[in-house]
Amino acid sequence: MTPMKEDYLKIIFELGGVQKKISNKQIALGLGVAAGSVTEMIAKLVAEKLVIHEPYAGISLTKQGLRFATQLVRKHRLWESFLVQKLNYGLQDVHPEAELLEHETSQRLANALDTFLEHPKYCPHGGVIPDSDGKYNDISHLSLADVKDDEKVTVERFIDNHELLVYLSGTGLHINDKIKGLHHDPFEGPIQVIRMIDQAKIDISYKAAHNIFVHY
Amino acid sequence: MTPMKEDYLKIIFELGGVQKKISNKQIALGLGVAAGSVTEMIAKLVAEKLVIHEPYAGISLTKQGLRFATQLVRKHRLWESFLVQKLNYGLQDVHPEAELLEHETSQRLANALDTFLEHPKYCPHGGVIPDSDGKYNDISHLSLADVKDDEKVTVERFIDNHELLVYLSGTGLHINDKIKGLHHDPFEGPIQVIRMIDQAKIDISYKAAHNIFVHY
DNA sequence: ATTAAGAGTTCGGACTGCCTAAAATTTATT
DNA sequence: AATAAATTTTAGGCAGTCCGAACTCTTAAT
Repeated sequence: MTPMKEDYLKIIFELGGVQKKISNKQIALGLGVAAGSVTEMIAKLVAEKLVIHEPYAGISLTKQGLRFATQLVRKHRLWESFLVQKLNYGLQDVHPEAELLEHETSQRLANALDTFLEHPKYCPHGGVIPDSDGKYNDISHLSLADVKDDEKVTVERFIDNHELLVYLSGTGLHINDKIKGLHHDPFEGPIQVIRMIDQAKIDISYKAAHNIFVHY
Repeated sequence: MTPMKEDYLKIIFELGGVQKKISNKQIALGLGVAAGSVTEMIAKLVAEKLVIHEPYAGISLTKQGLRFATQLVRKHRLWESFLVQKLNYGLQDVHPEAELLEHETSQRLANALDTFLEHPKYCPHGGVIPDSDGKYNDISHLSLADVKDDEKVTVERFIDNHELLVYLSGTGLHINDKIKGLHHDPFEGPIQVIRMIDQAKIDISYKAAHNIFVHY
């Protein structure tokens, strides 16, 4: 296993490669490599029985590939939790560090970190941390953009994207805030919400709202 | 900079490449690579002005190469400290984990870790942790093997070697123990010492004694 | 001083993972 | 259904780092 192979498995997982077949292009875009490189690497992962590849149709994870991928997600999110909780990193700064550390993290280290952090369930931007067996409860996929006016919801998760997190740290919206939809501006304009606890009105851009997940 | 280049710089440093010229063979042995690979990599490091190479004579670090090397040692030892202090690793288990993590550790992360650990001066086996400017006070090179009978010394540092540390954890000898030399068996036999605090008699093998450093 | 051993260097070859360009296949449009 | 567009695969190359073998240089021993 190499860091790049791990990255391929992880992105296939993140693109939904557990059920769906993922396209070559999605992977190439996600990793920033050429399409030819993807085909080549996928062939290696097929040989290791980590993915299934139907030429021209798509790629998906085997059970074994899924195991690797969830462990990687676990390591990534444990490191993010560590960086925020213990080293006082800002939400928006943890991703690149975790991206590197996850590849050099043994099972033992992951478990020790998990214990040290007292078995966190969620990473700092709300993603579920799989347990050491790779189990995890999937989460809502209700985006803030789909919340109707006057509905009350709780902020659950942000997509782990630097620009988004920087933007959100400006708005003051946080994970676990209870909010109420107030108003959708037309033409992909901002969405206004009100935070229940302090009645603060917060504007969220249309695009950001699609990357914020909530639950009732 | 790649992990392997970093490993080359670090081992040159550890073999004493700040003053002395280090031989190709020492590096090859230390890293477990072929002699030819060393010559080749050294040529690259020369091109980057990180080492000086006099063909057939030896290799030493430039000022720049030394900076890289000390930062690497700093990261390595900070991780070792973290693993022992926070994650309850045993002394003998930290080296391989730190070996991997050090290469994926940004300056910022090293500093955050240093703060979190409250600026430790020494790593778990007694090595000095260089500060963020790469400064560090060099340590004694008086090995336990050279201590005369009846001299009282303090255990300062163990060489960071798995087998040695496993062996030592069996003997019960620890960093900062104050001990007195008792008896040198002839023919490279064990060295007996007595721990002042509890008068425990401890036998240390001849070879191990050469890898334990003490000060008065 | 010569020679043999040891150490260092050079060279050709391998492997990984990337790229670009060309060819093949699928999908979409007319 | 035919063609155009998009996607995927194939093929040939490049860079990094490794190896082993052959050659060169230094050192130690005769």
